[in-house]
Amino acid sequence: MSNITRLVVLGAVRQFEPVHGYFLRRELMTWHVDEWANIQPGSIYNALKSLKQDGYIEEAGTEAAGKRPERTIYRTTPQGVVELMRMLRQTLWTVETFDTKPTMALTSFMFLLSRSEVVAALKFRMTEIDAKIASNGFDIADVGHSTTTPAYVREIFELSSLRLRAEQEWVKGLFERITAGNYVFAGDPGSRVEPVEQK
Amino acid sequence: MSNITRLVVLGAVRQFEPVHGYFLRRELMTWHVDEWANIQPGSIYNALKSLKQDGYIEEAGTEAAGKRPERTIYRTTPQGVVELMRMLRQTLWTVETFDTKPTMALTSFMFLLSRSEVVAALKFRMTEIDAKIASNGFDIADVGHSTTTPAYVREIFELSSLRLRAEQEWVKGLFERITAGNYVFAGDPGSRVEPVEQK
DNA sequence: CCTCGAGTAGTCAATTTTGAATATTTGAAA
DNA sequence: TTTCAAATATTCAAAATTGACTACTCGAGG
Repeated sequence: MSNITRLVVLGAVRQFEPVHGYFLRRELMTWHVDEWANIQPGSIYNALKSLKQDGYIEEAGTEAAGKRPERTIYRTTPQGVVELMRMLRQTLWTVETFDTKPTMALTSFMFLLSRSEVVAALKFRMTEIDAKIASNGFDIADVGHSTTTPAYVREIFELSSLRLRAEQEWVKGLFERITAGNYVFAGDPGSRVEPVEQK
Repeated sequence: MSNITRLVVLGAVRQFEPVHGYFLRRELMTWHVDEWANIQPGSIYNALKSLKQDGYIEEAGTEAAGKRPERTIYRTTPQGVVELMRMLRQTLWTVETFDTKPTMALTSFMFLLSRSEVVAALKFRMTEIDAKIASNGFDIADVGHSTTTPAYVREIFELSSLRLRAEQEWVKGLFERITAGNYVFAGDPGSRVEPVEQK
């Protein structure tokens, strides 16, 4: 499955554990993951099966409320928590030009990391995005000079630039809000989440 | 397969026909469709098979240049052209908040439509995007007042707004360039493409 | 008290996607 | 001349996704 599906489902299990599939399904649907991450209900159950097979989550028995169908309860394993952090970091420290899913997933789960790491990564992202905007500018200039490249390719670069500028503005705003003390991160007083040690 | 894969492959067959799979593969890879549309080489061959099954494209024999492997040549059918125009219009007249693929595909194939239709649709898109930005603004205000919604959900709306603003700016620029006479559309003098009649 | 739509908690077959493998040929360098 | 990496043109098995389907139960309204 796509890494985003894994990340979102594993992150959601972590956030709500012990938790059953149908709860995740409803919760994630209220997050509109079908719109921003292209995750349909069926994919959630599949992700659970696959994460379990990989040993990142495990069954913690089943239960039945009243005479409802049985529900399988899942929780993360220690390896699952490590893997989640790895995926989260990998997303945090990578800037995608076209795909919006990683940034959305990041926003949903960044509080699982420490404030200082998120702040550091956002600084890094600002530099990265600047570089991509600059490289895009040269691409636009090149297309202007080229006699073979179809002219409308310029529009794709143009759109990319504007979109990157938007993300840049957003990262700056988020950076300011976070350094101003907004939101609760792992290890902050009041957080339900302990920061995961780095080796 | 995703509609975007179908749209891009059918559009590419239309643009280059008669054409073989490997040509499309190389051409589309130079368009970086793997990055902006998530289309890997394997998906192109699958799309060709499926489009053929649906009667939107047909085989026009095979050929072998030198002692190279045989290549299957494809071309669109009349139904294929109609279907392509339908998909293209549907994309042109729909604004997606999160998914960037449709707009990218649009940019690649909009010249298959007439200048007047594209201009009309871009006007429509500006209105639509304004509405989405406005609705987003109310969502942000709501999140601020809600006691149950996690605070960081605000960031997702914030990012959406900025991204929509970027797309708005791009649409405006494109609108101006097109009304100023840039680019060649179906039916324009110099176009290789006839406009498709509407019933 | 009966019915009927909505909710519950998934499963499953069909479709799509992925990415590695295949079996060649070509061209360039050593 | 041999050799070897890159290109050619696909195929295919494994994995992922989709969305329709199942087999219930619950609660509200008539």
